[in-house]
Amino acid sequence: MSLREEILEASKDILIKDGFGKMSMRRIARRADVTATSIYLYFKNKDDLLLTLIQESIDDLKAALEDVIDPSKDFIQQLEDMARVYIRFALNHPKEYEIIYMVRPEEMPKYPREKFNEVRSAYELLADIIDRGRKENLIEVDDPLISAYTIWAQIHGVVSVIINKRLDTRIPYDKFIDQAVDHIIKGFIIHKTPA
Amino acid sequence: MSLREEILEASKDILIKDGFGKMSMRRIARRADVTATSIYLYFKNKDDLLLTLIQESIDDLKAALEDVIDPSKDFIQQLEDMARVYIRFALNHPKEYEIIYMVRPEEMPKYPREKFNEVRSAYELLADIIDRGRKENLIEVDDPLISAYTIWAQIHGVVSVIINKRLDTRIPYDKFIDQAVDHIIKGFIIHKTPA
DNA sequence: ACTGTTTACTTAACAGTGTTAACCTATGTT
DNA sequence: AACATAGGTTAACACTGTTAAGTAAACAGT
Repeated sequence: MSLREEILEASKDILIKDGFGKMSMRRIARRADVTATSIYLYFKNKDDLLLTLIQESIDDLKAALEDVIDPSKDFIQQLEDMARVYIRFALNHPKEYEIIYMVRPEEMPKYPREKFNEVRSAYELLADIIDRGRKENLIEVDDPLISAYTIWAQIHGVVSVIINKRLDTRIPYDKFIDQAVDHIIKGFIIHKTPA
Repeated sequence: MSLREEILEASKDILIKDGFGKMSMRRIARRADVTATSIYLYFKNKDDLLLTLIQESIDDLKAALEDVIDPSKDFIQQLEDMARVYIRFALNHPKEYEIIYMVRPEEMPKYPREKFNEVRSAYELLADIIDRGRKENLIEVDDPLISAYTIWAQIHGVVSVIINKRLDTRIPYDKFIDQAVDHIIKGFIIHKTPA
């Protein structure tokens, strides 16, 4: 394993085990058994390292979503599958998911917007499915991209509430998730009422 | 104005103008024209100061929501009003809104969970309205609290996507918001189909 | 075999961070 | 006059991200 990979490994390990706040260059270096300055040989700065980590997480999430795509399936079932895989990924890899949305673009002006736009490719998976539903005349939709973002925003909200532990402790996760997924999908397909 | 208030004022000013990352104790102190250590006379530590700031933002948000409550209004209209006021508050005070959800409970173990639970009182406003809809037999709902959280999570998702600049630049905010609010409310009331 | 260059890394340092202990000084109390 | 308290300060500790300069090994050319 190259040093670059070892640094990434160490960073991820610290992120998951010790949390974002403890993820300092020196601590990463210590775990990778080098000095902190060596990290700068492979990454421009901490933001760069972070962005690489983010990109890896995005790739993982995207792979999980691609895995669940099955054109033979019912359109609505397909939507629900994607929603549930997304939520499951986020809850199973909370730190990886968090890091994707933790870093704020305006606080990293050194980096090109394109990097962030790569996240978008994940939504395009969803937009494609929605477009399929439109072509099959199952739903009425203005713009599949807007719809994809709308759905995704809603799901992200559900996930983020759970991960950030903002949910009332009296509410069980699964019941909350079930109801949310149900609402999100119904709110979306209601636009085309069956004749 | 007491020094405590001046510190809070300076903190908020820095948060809004310079961003969260620049909000250091020494910078706050400089702006409030004292030394950094003086802050510790009024706040236990930085987290405590932050929590106070959060609480103030929550109070503002709650006040905005309470303002829009009008029992004489149509139930669905009432829901939509609340959603839109919530979104407008968040977009008009992005830094204040952000800070509410930025601080992670697990990273502030020094503080009692109760403090975070105070945020909940805002949802209870929503839960009350939902309960009203149930009593008037306009909707069918298992648990008003779960429903309140479900709706709120979805709205939070919409807001957070915009604030964190994660929305595709081709999508106009207002169109996105309109569609999202529409979906969220429809997905919620669909459970009770009119006879 | 002796140079020169590149690669991979380290040491030392700078300016900044949150936080604490110790100190000072003016005010009010007995 | 002696003491206590309130409201600050200075100095320091252990940390942070980051850079400039130095080092030591590997490689290339003559």
